[in-house]
Order: sequence, then structure tokens, then C-alpha cells
Amino acid sequence: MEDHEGPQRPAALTARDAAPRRPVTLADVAREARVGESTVSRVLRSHGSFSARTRAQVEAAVARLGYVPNRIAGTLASTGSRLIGIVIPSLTNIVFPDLLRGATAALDAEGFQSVIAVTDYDQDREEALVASLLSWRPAGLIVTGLEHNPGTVRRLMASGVRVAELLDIDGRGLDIVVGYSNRAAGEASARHLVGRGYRRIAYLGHDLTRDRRAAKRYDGFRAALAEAGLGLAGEERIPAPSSVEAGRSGLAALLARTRGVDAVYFSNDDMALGGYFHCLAAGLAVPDRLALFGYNGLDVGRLMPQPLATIRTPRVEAGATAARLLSADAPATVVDLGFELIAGATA
Amino acid sequence: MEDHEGPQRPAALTARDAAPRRPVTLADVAREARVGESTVSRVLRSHGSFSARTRAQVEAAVARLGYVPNRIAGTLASTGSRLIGIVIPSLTNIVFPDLLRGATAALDAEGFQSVIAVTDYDQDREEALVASLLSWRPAGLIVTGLEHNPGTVRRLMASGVRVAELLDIDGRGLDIVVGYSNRAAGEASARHLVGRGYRRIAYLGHDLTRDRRAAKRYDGFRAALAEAGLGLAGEERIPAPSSVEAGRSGLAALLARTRGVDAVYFSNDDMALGGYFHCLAAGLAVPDRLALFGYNGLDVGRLMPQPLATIRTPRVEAGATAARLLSADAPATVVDLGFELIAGATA
DNA sequence: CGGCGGATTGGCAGCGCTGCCAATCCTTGT
DNA sequence: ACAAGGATTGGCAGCGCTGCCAATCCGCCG
Repeated sequence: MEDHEGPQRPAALTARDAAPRRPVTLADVAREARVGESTVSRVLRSHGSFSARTRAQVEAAVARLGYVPNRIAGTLASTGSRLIGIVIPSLTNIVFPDLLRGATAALDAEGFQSVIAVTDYDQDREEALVASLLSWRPAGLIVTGLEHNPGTVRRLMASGVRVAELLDIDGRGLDIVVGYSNRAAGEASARHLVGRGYRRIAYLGHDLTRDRRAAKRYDGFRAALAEAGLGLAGEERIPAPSSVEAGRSGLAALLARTRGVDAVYFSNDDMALGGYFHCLAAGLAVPDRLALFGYNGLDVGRLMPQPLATIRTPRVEAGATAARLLSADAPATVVDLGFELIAGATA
Repeated sequence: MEDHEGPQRPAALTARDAAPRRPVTLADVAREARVGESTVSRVLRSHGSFSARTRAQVEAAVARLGYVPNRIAGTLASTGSRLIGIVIPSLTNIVFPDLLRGATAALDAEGFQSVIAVTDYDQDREEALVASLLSWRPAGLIVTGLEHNPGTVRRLMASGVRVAELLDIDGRGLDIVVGYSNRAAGEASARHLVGRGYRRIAYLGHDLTRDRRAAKRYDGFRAALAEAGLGLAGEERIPAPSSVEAGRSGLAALLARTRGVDAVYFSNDDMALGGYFHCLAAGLAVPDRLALFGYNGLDVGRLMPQPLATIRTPRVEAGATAARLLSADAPATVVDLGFELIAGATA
């Protein structure tokens, strides 16, 4: 280990020091362009009619003055804002940045801006953040999952703001719902493992009380096993968010505690990757000695020496779809994007 | 592969259908509480003085009416907004969600909201997004790196909005700069490899024209090699963003083209992980046959069967520090958070 | 018991922009 | 040449909330 500390350089010269002259307003532009305020407004929004000459004058004035429209004022004066609030539980698990990515790309194309908030998987925080976001009078809100505090639901309903709930369709939504069935994903995973001949199947998961979608997969998985006349051969829950580390240490703990496991279903790919690393380090042959199955279909799983058996979820698409529906003010609906089982080589 | 499509369920019952009554305003609350508007405003912001009895009346009225303050109006009426714009190049590379995480956590604690924008490593897009964000009159802007279009710089300076530039300190900043020296990181990496006895060192990177920080590391790396009397034994650039995939296929290509390489410096950990996977798949002993060195210090690198040799960067801290400085309206400054070289076991 | 100074309150003018409406200007058609 | 009718424009009242200032209240001192 080596610690590097660079020298502190003197503060850069900045315009910050310049006299804070009064910001340029629409009225200034109007005066400069010798036209009325409403005309400037029309030109800037390309809304309504005006002559080419007027447009040129206004644009020249805007450039000369360095005018930047004030959307705060614009939003207050008109009706809806061009803001969409996005509430996600975490930024650590790559699925949420993926969701954000899909959403921001789509919103950006429609001229909307995203305001984000992170709940850390805490429904009380979610409620507070939703309340806070609503005070910006957003055109819509994107939240994760279908489970919310009663207070959160009440606020959402009362606000009249459009809401899209993402990444889960197992339950009742409030308005727009975009995702896939986590329960069905769990079932499909179990059936796949059973179909491949595994019988001593264990589960390795993270904190399911906070991650309701992982809990639904778990339920579906167990249900499908039961249909096949099987039960879990073992189970380990790490009381923390999912991580590669939890997967690695968790698998070690699971195997130390439970004998004869021939396959492990992980709560997601991060956990599974950790498990795979454990197998590599411990010299456990995959999948002969132990089969691994994940969830999410991350790139990293596809690129492991042996591609990870997993389920690929359309998270980017979910974000994009939700953004599109919200910005188009589409009617309430449930969009099932489905998922895809990737057989891989670890099971 | 198996494709699952769940059934389309009927749209959920929603309050969306309810009559869109006029939203509750401050004036409504004032009337309901039988006090003046300014009094309600003071109570809600706990600003100024008012009696306990008044507070109770107002709070009761707020609860009864389900009033949600309109921050758009509040911001317009007062001066600064409680919004901070965050401009990042990507959400795919985990370092940016990490940065976001640090920033949103700190901002949230100060009652600020984050508006995000993603440039896809395109400086023209950055300029457009900065312009767009500025129209929300944010209290501050967080951008990535020190290199921007002249237009971006002009807009930023002209706006008078506080700006924090993150993740790099090799160059001149506009206002607040929080990060570490990428160049020094590259140098430290080279010196480490040289110190460990490697002499035939190659570089495997991604698109450096867009990722200026990676380019600085590359420059520092080469410079330090030169000081040791060495040059790159080989080099491969994938003309795309960094990814595990690019690292894996890139390393294969690099080794096919260049003989005798004993160590590879990757543009970051994602690339290095891909390279490690290639080694595992190809049966190349690490580090005996080939040493690997990354950049970023991702968790996944620490958990590989052999911990990745890399440099851990304080990205979450950078986000948090920038957020704190901006929300405190601190003076312009350069904060060097340094970095830490992690020797690992792959080099 | 009158007066004083701090504690509470209410009134109201904007913040900068948009929506609506009336006023003007130009084109055509006849 | 004249009027109808569309194309352009400008004026101005808010949007909902905050900041400033004047008006009221109250408790306590002399």
C-alpha cells in the first residue's frame, strides 16, 4: 500500500469573483430586441407565430445578452413542469443505474430532466423522498417496486401526479407498471435447475425483508421446487444488501454448514459472482461439483470463464419504457417486459 | 433460452381517475388555519417567530387539507433553489453511480435535491446539458473532469452558479475541484510494476479520446516507465467505452499480437477483470505468466480469487465532498483526496 | 397605570414567465 | 381600391410563495 497526496494548488481564478450583476431576464431581451415579452417567449419556445425577422432579432438579443431562460418561472407560470422524479433503492446494485440510464436517455430525448432520490431500501425514507419530490410538482414519478408505505401511496394518489412503478408486476400497481414477474423468474430458475437434474439445491440470498423483489423470486423458486417434490437442501441469508463479498463469504458459510449441495440459487448475479470466486479459490469444479444460478444477466456473468446461468432482466428497457409512457401521459397500464433465461455454463 | 411473457393484467384502479380538483395552496391553508399567508409560510419553514398555538393551527390545517408546498413557487419567490445539477459521462461505469451516491447522500442531508444528466462522454452534449441544467437556476453544479467545451466554460462562468469539477485535479479548475491526480495514479502504477520486476509491460485501454482522465493515467504511466528506461512492450486500445468484455477480448488480441509481455496495465478494473477472465479461460498463470494491474479499486477486484492489483480511488468521498462544499457555499478550492495503491496478488 | 421594546402577525409587492385577448399588419379575393 | 381573415404582436394578469414593513399584542418596568 502506498498513499498518495498531491500538493494543494492555489484556488483557480474564477468568474465567481465577478460582480454579481442582475441576471438577464426575458424583459431585458425584449427591450434589447425591441419587441414585446410575449414575442420573445413565443420565439424561444417556437410556439405560436412570428416572422423570420423577429426571430432573428430575438436570437441576436439573446446571444448578445447571454440570456438563459428561467425554467422555474416558466414552470410556475405554465402548468406542468418538465421534471420527472426517480426514486430508487440503491446506486450500489448496478440494476438501478441501468434503470436510470434507460430513463434518463428517454427523458432527455423528450426534453425532461430527472431528479433522483435514493432510499437505501428504506420505505420510510421513500415516503419522505416522494413527499419532497412532489413539492417540485413533477410531471411524473418513477418508483421501484409495488410495495410502499400507506403514507407514500396516499401522497401519490392525492398529488394527482402520474406514477410508474418499476421492475415488478406481481401485485397491484397505482398507475403505470413496467417490469416483469419476479415470482415467475424464481419459478423458471427452479424448473431449470430441476430439469438439469440437480436435486440438492440450496439458496443463498441477502436481506429479503428490504428487497421485496428478491423475496418474490425466493418464493417462486421454493414453490416451483415444491411442485417438483423438492425442498431447499440448504439456505443462507446474509443480513445485508447483496454484494460480491456477501456471495463469496456466504457460499463458504453455506457449504460449511450444509453437506451434499449440488446447486445454489443466488439472490442475484453479484452474489453468484462472489460464489463463483469462492469455487475458483476453493477448487470446487463448476458445475460438476456445484452448479450456480444467478439473476439479472449482468455483463460480467456472461464474460466469466464459464458464462453464468442466470436470468436476464430488461432493466434499461423498463426505465426507458416508463419514461416514455410518463412523458406521453399514457393511460394507466401494466407492461410486462418478460425476462430471458440464460442457460450459461455454470448449471 | 426460454422467453417468458406474463399475462397482461387489467389496468389497476387508480386515483388518477378522480376529479382533478384545484391543488391546495398556501392561501388555502392560511384561510383554513385562520391566519395570514406569511404566518403559514413562517411556520412551515420554521423561520421567524410565531406562537406554539399558531404552529398547531397551521399544522392541523396542513394535515386536514393535505397541503404540499410548491417549491417551484418558493424558489422563484426567494433567491436560490435547493437543486444541485450533476453531470456525469456515464452510468455504465460504476464509478459514476458511486460518485452520485456520495453526492446524493450528502445533498439529501442538507435538504438539496439532485438533478442528473448523462453526457455519454460527449462534450457537446455536456454543453447542452449544462445549459439545460442552468435554466433551473441550481444552487450548484457538479461536473466531471476539468476538460470542457469553451462554450460550457463560458456558460458556467456567466451563470454565476457554483461549480465543482470532480475526479481530476490535473489542470486548472473553474471553482471547486475535488479529486485526485490521474497522472500521478498512472505514474504510481508504473513504478509499482517496475518495482516488482516487470519489464515487458503492455497497456490495454479503451477510447481515450473521450475519457480524458484515462488518457492522463496513460500519460503518467508512460512517463514513469520512461524514467525507468522502459517503454510499452505493447499496446491495445478498444475504440469503445471500458467494459469487462473489452478487457477480455482486448487482452486476447493484445497477447496474440505481442509476444513476451509479462504485465498489463489496464485502463481500469472493469477492463482488468475481463483480462483476468481471459487468463483463467486461457490457462495463463497470474501473475507468474502475466501480471495484471487495474484502476479504481472496485469491490469485485478485491474479491477475485487473487485480489486485483489496482489503485483505489475515493469516488464516493469525492461526490460527498463536492456536495458538502457546494451546499455550504464554500470558497473556491482544490481538494486532493489522494488515492491508494492496492498491491493485491495479480502483480 | 402609562409606556416601552420585543414577540407575533398580516398585507402585499414582486420573482420571471406564460396564456389569453385585443390591437395591428398584411395578404388576398372581388 | 376595399374588406375579410389570417398572421403578428404587445399588454398584462396571474402562477404560489417569500421578503419587507407596518400593525398589533403582551409582559413588565418605573
